[in-house]
Amino acid sequence: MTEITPGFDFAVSIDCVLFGFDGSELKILLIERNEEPFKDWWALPGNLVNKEESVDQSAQRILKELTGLSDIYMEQYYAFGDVDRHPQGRVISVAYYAMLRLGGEKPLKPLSSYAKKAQWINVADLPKLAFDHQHILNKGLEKIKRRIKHLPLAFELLPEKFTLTQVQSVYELILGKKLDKRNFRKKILSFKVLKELEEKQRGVSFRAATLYKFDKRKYNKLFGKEISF
Amino acid sequence: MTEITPGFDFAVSIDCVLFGFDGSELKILLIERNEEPFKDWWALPGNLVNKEESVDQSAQRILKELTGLSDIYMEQYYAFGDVDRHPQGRVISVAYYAMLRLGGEKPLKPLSSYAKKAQWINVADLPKLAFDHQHILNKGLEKIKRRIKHLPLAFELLPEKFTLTQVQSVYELILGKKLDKRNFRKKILSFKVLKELEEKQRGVSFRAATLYKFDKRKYNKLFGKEISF
DNA sequence: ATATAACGTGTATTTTTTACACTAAGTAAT
DNA sequence: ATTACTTAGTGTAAAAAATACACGTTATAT
Repeated sequence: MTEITPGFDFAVSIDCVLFGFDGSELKILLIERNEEPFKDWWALPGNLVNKEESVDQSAQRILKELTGLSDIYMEQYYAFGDVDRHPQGRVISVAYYAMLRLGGEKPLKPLSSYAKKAQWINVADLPKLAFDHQHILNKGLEKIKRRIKHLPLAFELLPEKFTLTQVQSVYELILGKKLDKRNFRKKILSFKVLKELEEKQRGVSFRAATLYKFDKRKYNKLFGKEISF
Repeated sequence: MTEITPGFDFAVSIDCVLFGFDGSELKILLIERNEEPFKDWWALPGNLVNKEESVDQSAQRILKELTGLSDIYMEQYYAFGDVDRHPQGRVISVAYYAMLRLGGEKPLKPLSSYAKKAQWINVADLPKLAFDHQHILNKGLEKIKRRIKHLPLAFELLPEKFTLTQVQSVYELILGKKLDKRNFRKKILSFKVLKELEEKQRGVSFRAATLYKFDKRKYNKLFGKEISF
């Protein structure tokens, strides 16, 4: 039993894994680093926690500084703490994820010089990532796979008004497999958290699909949907 | 946007939430602290991570030092990082949980003077805990509730040979509700991870129940059992 | 007008979940 | 040995959920 007295000599960082869906592709938000180590590499948006903020607050601040995004609800999912995960010292990283709808609206503008730019990158076509970020991302993907099987949570990824086919696409992309259209619709509608709108899709070639909205009130009443005993 | 450059001035700690089942009660492993702050209080086994060990390794070491237990597989479940959670500085705590069978065999002997003693305490009868340990524990309980609904994992809590009634007790204690005996048995046996033994219970008043064993091979083939689409 | 491509729908079968109550077997006391 | 006691162990029917599967409809583009 080694008896080294440990001190206050760690750093704690946040890494954010943001999944985005643009209507057809599943993407991840990455930044291009502007600082050593791993200058010019792609990385998850992340930085060190300050002393006077909680890790939750820190996650919000860091995401904003590096990407310009604010008020994104992120959920913590794991702390990465291998000894050599950071080349410049002992840094424990707490990882958060969120799922987002993507539209033209949101400009990605790093407010800090720490990132050269922020960009949504197709999950199917990722570059090599800095640090252990590929590992962090993989664990995040596992997390959301499990998550969308529990509660129909992929709505966070969808635009305000969406078609059932889009919902199915999101599920298929995350789960990595094809689903049966009729059964999928039956199931999704059975949760009773979708409101069918009068409106139809616009600006598409071929037949336009009915649009739906997500009913938050009813949604919040759901919870659990777990194995029964 | 405050621009304070953060340094390596955090500490990282581990807290272990060990659930134990002694055949009839659900218990938690606590220590009585021998150091300030919270000297003489009950607390979860926990301490600071050393610089030359990973957080996973640290969890193993700390558990051993404070309770004498080793080679317990623990799973990380959350990092607690509020600013004021530790009165003596900025300490982020990474929490781990495990589920254990309890028998006379294991002596609880703190190897470090940090703990006066370690003791299994009934979950239904907990003392006030140091720091934010009640909160950490609550979150751990939620975790294992979800967990045993997914995979029949409560076997970690049971002795090598056990009766179906014992399995049901564990589930009832963790879930906090009564279950139907026939349906419970049907379900548990349907997982096909139990081997019925020739042997019967011994040393009980009244009719002895058949003993079962957990079949690890078959168990490892299970995984997921999630909502289907 | 026609071709195109995605939309939208129903049923039968199987599997899973739920609700529900009595007999069997072993122990302890008399 | 009889009896009283306590826990073990078992089945079925009804309801709900999951699965497998194919074609007519409709808006758009040419």
